[in-house]
Amino acid sequence: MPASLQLLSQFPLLRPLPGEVLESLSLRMTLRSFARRAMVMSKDVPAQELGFLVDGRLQGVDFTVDGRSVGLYFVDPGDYFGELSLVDGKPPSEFVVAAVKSTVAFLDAQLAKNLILNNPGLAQAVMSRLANRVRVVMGQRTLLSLPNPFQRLCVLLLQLPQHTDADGIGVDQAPTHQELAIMINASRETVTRSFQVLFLNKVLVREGNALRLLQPDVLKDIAEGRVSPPKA
Amino acid sequence: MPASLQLLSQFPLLRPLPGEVLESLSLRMTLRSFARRAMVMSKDVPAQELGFLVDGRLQGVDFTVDGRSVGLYFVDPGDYFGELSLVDGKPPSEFVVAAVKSTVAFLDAQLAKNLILNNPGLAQAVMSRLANRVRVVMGQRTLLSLPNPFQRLCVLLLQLPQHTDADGIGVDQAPTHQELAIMINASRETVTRSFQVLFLNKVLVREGNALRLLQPDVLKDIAEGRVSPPKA
DNA sequence: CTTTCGGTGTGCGTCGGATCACAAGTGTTG
DNA sequence: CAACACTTGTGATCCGACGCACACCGAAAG
Repeated sequence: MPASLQLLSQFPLLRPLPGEVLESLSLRMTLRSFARRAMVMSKDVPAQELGFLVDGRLQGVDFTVDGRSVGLYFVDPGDYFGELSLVDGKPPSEFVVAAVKSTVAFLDAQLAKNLILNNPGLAQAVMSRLANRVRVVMGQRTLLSLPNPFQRLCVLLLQLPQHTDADGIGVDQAPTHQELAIMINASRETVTRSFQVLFLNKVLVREGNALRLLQPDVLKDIAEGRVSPPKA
Repeated sequence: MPASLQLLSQFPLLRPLPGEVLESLSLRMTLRSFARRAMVMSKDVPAQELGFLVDGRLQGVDFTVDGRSVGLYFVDPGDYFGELSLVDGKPPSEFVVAAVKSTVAFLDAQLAKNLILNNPGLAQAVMSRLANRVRVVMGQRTLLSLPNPFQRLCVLLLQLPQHTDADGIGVDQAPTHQELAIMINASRETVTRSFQVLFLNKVLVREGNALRLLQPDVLKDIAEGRVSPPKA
């Protein structure tokens, strides 16, 4: 089914486009719904479409050799995904699954490609997006090449999405210890024990499902190797 | 000093451009020479230029917290570098140093950006380059999240630049054990010992400065966790 | 309310890899 | 050639992270 015109106008990427172009686009796009946990885009299938998330939440994930999943990034409404394959024609570098029930508008890759390449504004936006992904992944790479699990955890804590407010820095929707463990290439227990040390030193506190960084500077010091991880 | 016209035509990226554009470009570009080990582009300085390597060899490097350098990629003549900063305006994500005495032609970032965005052909090329970098770094990230040093080494060996010929696959200019160790987040000795095991099992052999993969399949099996690393 | 289940906290034994120390190549450079 | 720096190979030691076991807690489900 084609997507409505006003649906498209909610996507920042497409907004700079003139009305008539949007209209022709809306006719060529297809809406599809996905149940929670459903696979939206597979690493194996060279699904050649650019996806726009209308509603819900998606997550880019990959799997380790032993089958555990690694969360890479989230896609929220108004955002798009599948640029990598769009650009180089190769299969996606990761899976995209629906974190909750979601609606996605798909646009044929060839069409999207022409559209982007012939609009400097769009090209700029997509290139920025790609550049940003390089930087994020580089950050993860650097993180993983640190020798000390404790240090890796501190770096990870600093690069999780934060929001600064009244007293300190908060991290909402903190991942579970298990998830953090996978991201920093350590065991779940090591993460738990590292957290204990950080709690003990009043570097951070738990607030239910969220975290509050009381002394972000200490975290930075450990992250950048200026001070060695406290023993207890 | 401005770069000559015929100099520019040796760059695949610029070749699709019409003659008169090339000509105007050549007037705006500046040539600079760098001695071996010299810093061509710093992570700290937001040097806003796109670089084209005319002659020599450059290397993208980063440094760990304890000061050791990590080789990321090479730039060979005809290639360009600095696209990341060009696209998003942020400082480079790594250092670029001259591996040997080199000559580089620089083009002002703003100029380059306009040029690229208004030429679908160029935009496509740059986007492909960015996409490729995402994939390469993702590969390194996956590699580093493997639990076993031996396994990481096998994966790394497989993703080093190879050339297939008569009997098997060869890896020229193999990095030193120390360099490999940094790339897989292990100690130099561990790399040496892992190599011993691989030699013993006739999986690969040394040929001076190069390596020959005798049983790439075994390497793949270990890399993908199908078989556990041989003990001795 | 009880049960179930996913997440967390903690002790403990084990082993793998870091680290140190040193010997033996392999080139480079004067 | 000798002197030097760099790379590779190997043994010995030690510590830290993994893995297992189990207790605890809170939320969701029955």
